[in-house]
Amino acid sequence: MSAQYIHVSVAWPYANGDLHIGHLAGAYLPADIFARYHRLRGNHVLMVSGSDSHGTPITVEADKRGTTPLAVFEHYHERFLQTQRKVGVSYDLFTHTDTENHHQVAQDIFVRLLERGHLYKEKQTLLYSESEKRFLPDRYVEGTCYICKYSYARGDQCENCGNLMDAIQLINPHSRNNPDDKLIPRESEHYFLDLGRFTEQILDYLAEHAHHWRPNVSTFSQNFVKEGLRGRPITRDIDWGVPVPLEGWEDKRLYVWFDAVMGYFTASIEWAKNIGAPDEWKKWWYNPEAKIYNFIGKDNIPFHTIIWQAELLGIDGIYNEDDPVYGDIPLQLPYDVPANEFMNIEGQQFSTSRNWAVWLPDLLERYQADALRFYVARSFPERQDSDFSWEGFLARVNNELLAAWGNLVNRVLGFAYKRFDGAVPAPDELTAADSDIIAATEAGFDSVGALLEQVRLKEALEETLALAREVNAWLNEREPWKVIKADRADAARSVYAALRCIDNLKILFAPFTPFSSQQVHEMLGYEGQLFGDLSIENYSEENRDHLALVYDGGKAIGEWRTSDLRAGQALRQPSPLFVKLDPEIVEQERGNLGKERVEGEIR
RNA sequence: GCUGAUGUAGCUCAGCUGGUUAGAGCGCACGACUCAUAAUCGUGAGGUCGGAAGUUCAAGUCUUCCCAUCAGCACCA
Repeated sequence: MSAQYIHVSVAWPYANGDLHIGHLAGAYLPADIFARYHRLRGNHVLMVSGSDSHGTPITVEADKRGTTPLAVFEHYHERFLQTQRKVGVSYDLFTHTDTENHHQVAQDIFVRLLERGHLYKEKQTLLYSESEKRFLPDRYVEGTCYICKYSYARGDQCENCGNLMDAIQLINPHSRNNPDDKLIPRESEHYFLDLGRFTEQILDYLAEHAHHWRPNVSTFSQNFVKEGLRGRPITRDIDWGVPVPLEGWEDKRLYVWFDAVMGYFTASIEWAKNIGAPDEWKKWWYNPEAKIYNFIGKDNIPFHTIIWQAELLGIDGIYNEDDPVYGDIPLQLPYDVPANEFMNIEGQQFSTSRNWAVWLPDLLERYQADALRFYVARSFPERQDSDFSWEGFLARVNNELLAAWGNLVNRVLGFAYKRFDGAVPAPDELTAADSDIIAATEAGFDSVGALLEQVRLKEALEETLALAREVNAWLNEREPWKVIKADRADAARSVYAALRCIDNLKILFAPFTPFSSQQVHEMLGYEGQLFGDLSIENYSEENRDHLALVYDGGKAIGEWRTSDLRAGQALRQPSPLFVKLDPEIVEQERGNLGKERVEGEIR
C-alpha cells in the first residue's frame, strides 16, 4: 500500500491558563499516539494545532491580572510550547491564532462566505455590562422572571417555572457574578453564518460516516442537526480578535469560535509556508485520498462535526481555483472526529476556580513523561468519562508499565549483557517455543496496528501490554538463567528470542511511550532515533514574529515492522527504563488538590 | 423540563447483530522461581450484570417504567 496522507487536527487550547491533564487525555495524547503510529507506518502525517489567542476568557484573565490580552496569551503560549515539547506531543506545527497568516486566511474565509451568500446581517439586542465592558452571554445573566416573578431566573431559562426566555425579557437583569452590575440592553448589528442552508449536505455527510464514527459522536451530531440548524453570529463587539474585513466594521471582531475552528486549515497553510512549499497543504485538504482526523473533547463536538463542515462546504475551492493539480477537487471534510469524554480527577469534575486540577507543567517536573503518557492512555475516556486518581497512577505505573514492560527489558537486557559479553547472542537454531513467542509479538503489528487505525487506542495499549506479559510468561518457562548453567547454547536461543521480542515490543509501545522506546532502541545497540525532533522555532512574518512548536521527522528511522535483530550486535549497558513511584506520592499529590496554586507574574 | 449517554467482580474497564458454567488487568490469598527496580510466573477466592416489570425456548445484550451520574439544549467555546 502506498503512503497515505493523514491530517491530525487537534483542538486549540485557550491561552488563558496552563495545560492540565484534561487537555492531554481529551485530545493531545490521543492525537499524538495516532500521529506517531502513522509516521512509523511511513504515512505522510500533518499534525497541527495552536493556542487560541482570542476570546473572552483571555480578556477576562488579562483584566484580572492587570495586563493585556496579548501579554496573557503570549505568556501561556510559550508555556504550552515547553510543556508539550516535554511530554512529546509531536505537532508538525503548533502555532497560534494571532499570526498574520491566521488573520489573513480567516478574513479571506469570511469574505468568501459573504460573497457566496452564506452570511446574513441581523440586529440583536444584547445585555451590555458597563463594568466588564462586554456583552454578557445569557447564562451569565440573572434577573426576575417576567412570567412567574422568580427573582433568580437565568438569562436562558427560569428554573422556577421552567420557561425558556431571552435575557432581555428579564426584569432587572444583572450579572450573576456581580449583582450590583447593572446591565443595559444595547442593539448591535452582526453577521451570522447561515447554517440552515447546509442541513441536507451535513446530514448526508454524517450518514456517510456514521458506521465508523464513535456512536456518541455520531448520534449526538445527528440529533443536533435534526433539532434544526439556526444561524450563528460570527462577529462581536470587542476589540481583541481578528478584525472584520469590511468598511464600517472597524470596532468589531470575528467571533472567537468562528476563527478558532478554522485554525486547522490556517495552520496547515502556515506550515506549508514555513517549510518553503506554499502549496504543500493541499496534499491533505484537496486530496480525496487523504484522511483528516479531528481530535477533540466532547464539549466541542458540534463545532467539529457540523459547524466546521458548514464553513468548509461554504468556502470550497478557496485558494485553489487555478491549481493545475487540485483545481477540480472539493475541499476535504474531516474523515473522523474521535472525540473523547472527560477525565475527572479523584472522582470530581475538573475545576480551575477550585484548583481541582492536575497541571501538566507541575507534573512533568516530578514524573517521567512516559509514565504520565502511559497512565493517561490506559485511562482514556474513549467511551465514557474516566477518572484520574493518584492511586491509579501509582498502581498502573508501578504494577503495569514498570513491572510488565520495564522489568522485561531490564531482566533480559541485563542478563544478556552480563552473561553474553554485552552482545546479542548467536543462536544455532531456535526451539519451537522460541519461534512461537517471536511470532506472537510479530502478530502484534497487525492486531495493535488495526486497533490504532480505528483510533481504539486504549485497546491497542492493552493488547501491547498483554504481549509483554506473554513474553514474561514464556521466559519463566524457558528459564535461561537456570539453563545457562548446563546448556549455554540453549540459553543463547531463548535470550536471542527474548531480545527479538523486546525489539518488536519497542515499536509497538513507541506511539504510547516514545521516550522509553528510544532508550530500548539504544540499549539494544542500534543507532539513530525512532522519531524526529521537537523544537521551538521562531517564525517571522511581515510585522512581527511568533514562536511555534515544530516536529522535524528528518532523522526518524523508526518503522512499524518486525525486528531483524542481528546476532552479535553490541548491546549498550542497560539501565532501568522507569522510575518506581513511592506510595507516598498519593497522599502528597492529593494534598495539592484544591489548594491555591501560585502562578508567576506575567510581565 | 427536553434530548443523548453511562451504571457489569474491592478498583479500572471489555462484553458486536440476544444463546454453553459473565471476561481482562490491578488488588487480595496461596504456591513456584531468583535473570530482574521484592519485579516475574502459576493457581485460586471474588460479580446474577443500578432497581422493577415485560418480550422470548433463551437477556448483561431487546421493550417500558423508576433511581443515580454525566453531557447538550444554540450568542461559553
